[in-house]
Amino acid sequence: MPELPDVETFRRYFDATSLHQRIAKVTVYAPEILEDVSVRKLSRRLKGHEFESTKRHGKYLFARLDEGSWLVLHFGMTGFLKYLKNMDKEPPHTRLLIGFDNGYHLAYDCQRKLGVVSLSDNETDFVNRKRLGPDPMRPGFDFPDFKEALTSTRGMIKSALMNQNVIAGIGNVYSDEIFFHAGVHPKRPVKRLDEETLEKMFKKMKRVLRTTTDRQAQPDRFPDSYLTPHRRKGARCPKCRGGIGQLKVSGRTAYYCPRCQGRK
DNA sequence: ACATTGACCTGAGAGC
DNA sequence: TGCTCTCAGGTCAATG
Repeated sequence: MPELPDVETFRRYFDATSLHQRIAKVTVYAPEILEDVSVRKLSRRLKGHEFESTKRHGKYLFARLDEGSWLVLHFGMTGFLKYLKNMDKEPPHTRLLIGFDNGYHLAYDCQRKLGVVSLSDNETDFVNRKRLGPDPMRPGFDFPDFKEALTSTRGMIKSALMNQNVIAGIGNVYSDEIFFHAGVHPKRPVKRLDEETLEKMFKKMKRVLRTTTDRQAQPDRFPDSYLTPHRRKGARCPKCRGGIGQLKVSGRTAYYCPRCQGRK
C-alpha cells in the first residue's frame, strides 16, 4: 500500500536506476491509468529525452525531464517500479514501460489500476491543483505546522491524518503505526487531543516515517516494537501481549491495541 | 462547507 | 476440487 515511506523508497530506486539515460521507447499497456495526458503526448514528451532529477510530495513521485516537464507517478495501493535488463522479467501487471538507450527498461506495475500516471509542466502547480497538504518529511515541517493542519479539521483523528488535503503521505497502515506509538485511539476526536498528545503524535510520526523509510518500507525489517507486522486478526500486541483489535474508521480497517491505546 | 460513505479496480483467500 | 463471496485501500464523487 504505497504510502510516504514506500514512495520515497521508489524515488530512491528511480534515482539509482533511471536518471541520465536517453529514453528510446514508451509503451502504455493500460491507457486508463493516464490522467490529463494522451498516450501520444506522453510518448512525444518522453522519447529522445532523459530524466534528470526526482521529487516526492506525499504519495506522488515526480521525475523531471531535461526538457522541463515532469512525469507524475502515483501508485494506488498495488503499484511499484522495477528496472529490468531482460523483458522476460517484466512484472505481470506492467501498465507503463519506459525503454532506455542502454536496452534496460523501467516498468510501472499496478495490479489494481488505482494508480495514476500524468504529466505536468510544474510540480508545484500539480500539488496545488490536487490540493495536497504539506509533506510531513519536508525539512522545516514542524510542530506548529502539524498542529495547524490537524486542528483545522473535525471528526476522528484517523480520518484527519489520512486526509491528503490535511497532510500528504500517510495512509491506513502508517496512521495505525503512528497511533500505536503515540498511544492514541484511532477514533479519538481531533478536538479532544490536548497539546501534549498532539506533540507526542508529531514526534512519533516523524520517527515512524524516518525509521520505516530507512528500512525500505519493508515490514519484515521493522523493529520488533512495531505494529505493522502484527496488523492482522488474532495477533498480539508487541508491547503488552494483549490481543490486537480491529475496527472501521471512515470505511477502512484500523488495527490497534485496546489496552495501549485508551478510548476517548 | 465540511465530514462521511460508496464506487472503482483486481486477485487472494475464506467458506461451502 | 471448484465455485462464489468478501476484502484489501487510495482517491474522488455523491451523500449526509
